[in-house]
Amino acid sequence: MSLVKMPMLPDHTDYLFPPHPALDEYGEIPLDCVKSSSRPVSDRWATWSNAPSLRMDFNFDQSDVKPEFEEVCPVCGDKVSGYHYGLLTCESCKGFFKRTVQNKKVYTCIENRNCQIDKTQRKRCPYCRFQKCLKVGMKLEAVRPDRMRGGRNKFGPMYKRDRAIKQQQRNRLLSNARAIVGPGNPEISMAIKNIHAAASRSSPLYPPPAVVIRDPLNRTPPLMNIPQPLTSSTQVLSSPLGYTSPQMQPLNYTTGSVVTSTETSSHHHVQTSSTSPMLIKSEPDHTPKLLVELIRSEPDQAQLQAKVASYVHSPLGGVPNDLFSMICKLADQTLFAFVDWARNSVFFKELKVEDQMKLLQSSWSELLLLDHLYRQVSYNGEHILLITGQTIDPNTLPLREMGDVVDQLSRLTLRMRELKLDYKEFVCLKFLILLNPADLSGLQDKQIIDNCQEQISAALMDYTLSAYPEIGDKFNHLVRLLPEIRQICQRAEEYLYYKHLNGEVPFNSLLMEMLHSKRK
DNA sequence: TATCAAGGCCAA
DNA sequence: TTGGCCTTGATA
Repeated sequence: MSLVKMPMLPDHTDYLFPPHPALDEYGEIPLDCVKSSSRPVSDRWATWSNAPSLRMDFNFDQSDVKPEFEEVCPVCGDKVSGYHYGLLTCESCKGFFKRTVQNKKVYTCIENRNCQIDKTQRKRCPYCRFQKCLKVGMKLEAVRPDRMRGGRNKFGPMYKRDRAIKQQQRNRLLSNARAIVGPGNPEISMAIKNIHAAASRSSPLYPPPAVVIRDPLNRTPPLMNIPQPLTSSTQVLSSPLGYTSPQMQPLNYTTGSVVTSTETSSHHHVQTSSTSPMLIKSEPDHTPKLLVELIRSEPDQAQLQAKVASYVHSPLGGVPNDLFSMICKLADQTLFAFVDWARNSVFFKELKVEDQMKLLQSSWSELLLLDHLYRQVSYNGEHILLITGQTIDPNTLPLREMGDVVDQLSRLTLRMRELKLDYKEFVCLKFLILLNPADLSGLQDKQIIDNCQEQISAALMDYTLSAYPEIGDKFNHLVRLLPEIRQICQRAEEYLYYKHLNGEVPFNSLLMEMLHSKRK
């Protein structure tokens, strides 16, 4: 929120509106500035946004290539109406910017000058809105001092170049996408199938898994030999444990409770005690059959770890130039694995493809976060354990820019530990997040999904009551974690989107597709 | 002459 | 004050 003052200002407003430094000697914006300041959204998203109900239908018919006006305003996310004051913005932000500059308005933020600006909240803090206008690259010089109407200004050539750049990017992404999934297939399921096919062919999306070597002590899960320690130009990751391969620790998706299986499937890892060798026990009586089914759908954590780690380390994964980029890459690869998991999961695989996509688009970030949190619960160390098995110092996380999110995450992890969240409960929560029809309109199998939710909730309740009678009302405590996870994810997505608008997020990723799919 | 990015207008 | 729609006029 902000207070708005409108004092009469002297005409030397440079301290308020400093000249924009981006103009070159020809009065145009150099290409590199165009790239950094006026690239509002992924062109691939613009390409796919024409899909009737799905954002990821992988239908790359050339007719789907939409003009850049399908993009969203980099200030507030509203629909773009054209180039205004240097870049594509919505009509509302255009008017706001014009009024602010023309009338030399001075705003004050009564918060911390970091108010969130989106379509619904853009009116709340004009100070932060104007700052964001400047930050994304709106040009003060494009507001005419003489208020002359009509005509073109000196930015005309810049707009033209920007259009050309966007068209180039669109064409390149189009051909990349075609290379991945093939042309003209409108079915999501086919697209995902193709992704798996690409994976099995060791495509860049899914490189060959890392070499797996057995632990001589026969511990489980297997240790993985990763070619390079996971580092970035700014961060070096460390392992807190004294294994022979300090960069990689086996993921241990369990807490103290026993996770069991009735079969020797590799679908999940088996945890017995901290020292015992792999041991498969029969199902204890208090595990509902439904829960056993859910656990059967779980991915093999060792393979998942190997896939993600090997991609990040492989040349195909590129060299992340900072910790943030690396985390994005990890999230991106984990997302691929989650799509794989979901498609083969009980309940979910029976749903219509359109519903599957809606559910995944709605839940992807919460699934990532729950996975992350449970890893921290299991790890129980001072550092943060990544999916690759490596650890990082939480103080080095770029999330610090998101205010108290790190604290929120720590508190949530602590609560989960106090609640003794175990593997089975974690799996239930994953399904409750995935099969959550809340806020989703147009689901074809909503009744089925509702029913799944009820069944899973009932199974979780049964399990917590019988396995943890000493923890009163554990079920409700666990379910109450979900809105908190969702709230953190909303903030994280906003932050990611902001970074994306600044060109700091790797382009052309599933992560970005998921992010964009939620914003319309 | 069509385009489109400026400024203007005005109901909410 | 906002934001959608209208008018203007230089440029391609």
